[in-house]
Amino acid sequence: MVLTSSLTPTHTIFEKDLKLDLTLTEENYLKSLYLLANEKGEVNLSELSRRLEVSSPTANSMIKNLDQKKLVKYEKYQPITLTKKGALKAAMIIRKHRLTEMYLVDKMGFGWEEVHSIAEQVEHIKAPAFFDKMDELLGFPKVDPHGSPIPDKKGKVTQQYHHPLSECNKGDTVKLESLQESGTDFLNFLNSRSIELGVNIEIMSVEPFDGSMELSYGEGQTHLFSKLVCDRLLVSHLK
Amino acid sequence: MVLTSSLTPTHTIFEKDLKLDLTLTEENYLKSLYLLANEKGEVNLSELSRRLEVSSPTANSMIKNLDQKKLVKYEKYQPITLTKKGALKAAMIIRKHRLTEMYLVDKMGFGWEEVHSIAEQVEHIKAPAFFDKMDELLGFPKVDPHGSPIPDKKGKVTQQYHHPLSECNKGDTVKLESLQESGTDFLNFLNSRSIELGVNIEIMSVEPFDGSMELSYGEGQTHLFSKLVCDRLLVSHLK
DNA sequence: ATCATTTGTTAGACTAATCTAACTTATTAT
DNA sequence: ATAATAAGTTAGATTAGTCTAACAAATGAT
Repeated sequence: MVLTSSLTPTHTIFEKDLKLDLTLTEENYLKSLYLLANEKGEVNLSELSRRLEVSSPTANSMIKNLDQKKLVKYEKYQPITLTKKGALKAAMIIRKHRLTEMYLVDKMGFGWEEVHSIAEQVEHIKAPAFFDKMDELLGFPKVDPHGSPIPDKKGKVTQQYHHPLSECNKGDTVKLESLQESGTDFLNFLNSRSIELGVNIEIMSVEPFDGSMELSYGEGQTHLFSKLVCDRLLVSHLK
Repeated sequence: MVLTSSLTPTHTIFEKDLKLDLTLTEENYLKSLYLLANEKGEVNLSELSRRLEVSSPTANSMIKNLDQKKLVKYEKYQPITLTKKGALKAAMIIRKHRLTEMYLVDKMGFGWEEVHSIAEQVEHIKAPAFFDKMDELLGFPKVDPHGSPIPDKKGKVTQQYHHPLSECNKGDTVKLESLQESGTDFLNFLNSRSIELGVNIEIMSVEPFDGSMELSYGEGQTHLFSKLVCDRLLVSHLK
């Protein structure tokens, strides 16, 4: 299933909104707000301050600042929401992050577990031509090395709604499309089991007690995976 | 003529010196100090503050800070000098800058006039593996796209002492090795005349009045170049 | 319904990097 | 030698981003 979402379906994107230069810190707040909103729906201050590892007064004052700049909407004790302008800014940062990850893996030979911290820095570079060139050299990819969607230049995201492997049944054959999480430990775990995006997986059995699954993929051996792992593997069904 | 210079001919490089994290601003001060010292020998406060486009009190207080951190040596009213530790830090930043420029030109297809401002941002990224990978993919280049030397991982620079074209004589045939200056305007000027590094140039005549030169290169046409331009073209002699 | 916990706010302080204004020291030119 | 100019310093203010301490509001559990 493929749905398409746009940040500004009926609104014009103004040049100035794209050019407005933000500080590194402001950019990081917008990015976290965007990602948290996608993960959890509503975003409150403590969630944000926890994510960014700053105190709540710090987050509070930054949110007031972003509200003034019309990048977020905030009223005391209410959830924080990005404005269209703020969401666009955030999408562009995430675009740069994910393009960079894809470039590092595809063109420079890095492993998918190595690229996050580099992209975290590269995403703040102000040089549209640099990222446009990556995009072009990569052939305009739609997803990053972890299967997360890359927003286009207008902030539009083509979202793939994939299921967690843990929701599938015995006998199903599925294809690994994306990861719910991309922490280094998880990626190293997947590396150690030779699991990569695109691999076909057959569910040999499901343990009713703890939800762990016996999976067959690649060179035919079967391996047991915990529910915690299967929750984080997003797959499409092969009919 | 090829000379080799080392920052630490008889001293050990300590791990901690390389790891010590500096702010973006501190890095920019060290870089400017390194480059100014190479251009002019002694560096004083006003030169530094002019280069960095900050007021002299600002530069003064930052120099005191860097002195405390043992990255520069400074005493009131005296010229500023980098310590070994400071010079090493600076060399690593310049290494990252020049590797990035080379990568952008050789691997991504940018023109030599486009890469400075991107590299200016990328040089501050903290990810040794990223730059080591560029270095490897480029085949360990010794110079950047403007002919400036790339310091190695120990801060060592292989310097090529080339002559300004303006010091050559009628009848000489020389090879363009490097540029004395890499401003966008100058690079665009060279582009418009199809001059690139490595081109062979024959000096057809020298105008004694203003030092301008008639040069033949490439597809055989001759062009007149001002002394100002010839001062900035660094060449080696083809005997 | 009230008490405990979580969440959010205000006030006030600190650091890094910057500035201007006012002054001092050093250099240069006659 | 001294006056003019350039270079450098000190003092004090400002801004962005952070903190802690203390308090207030909202939420949740019995």
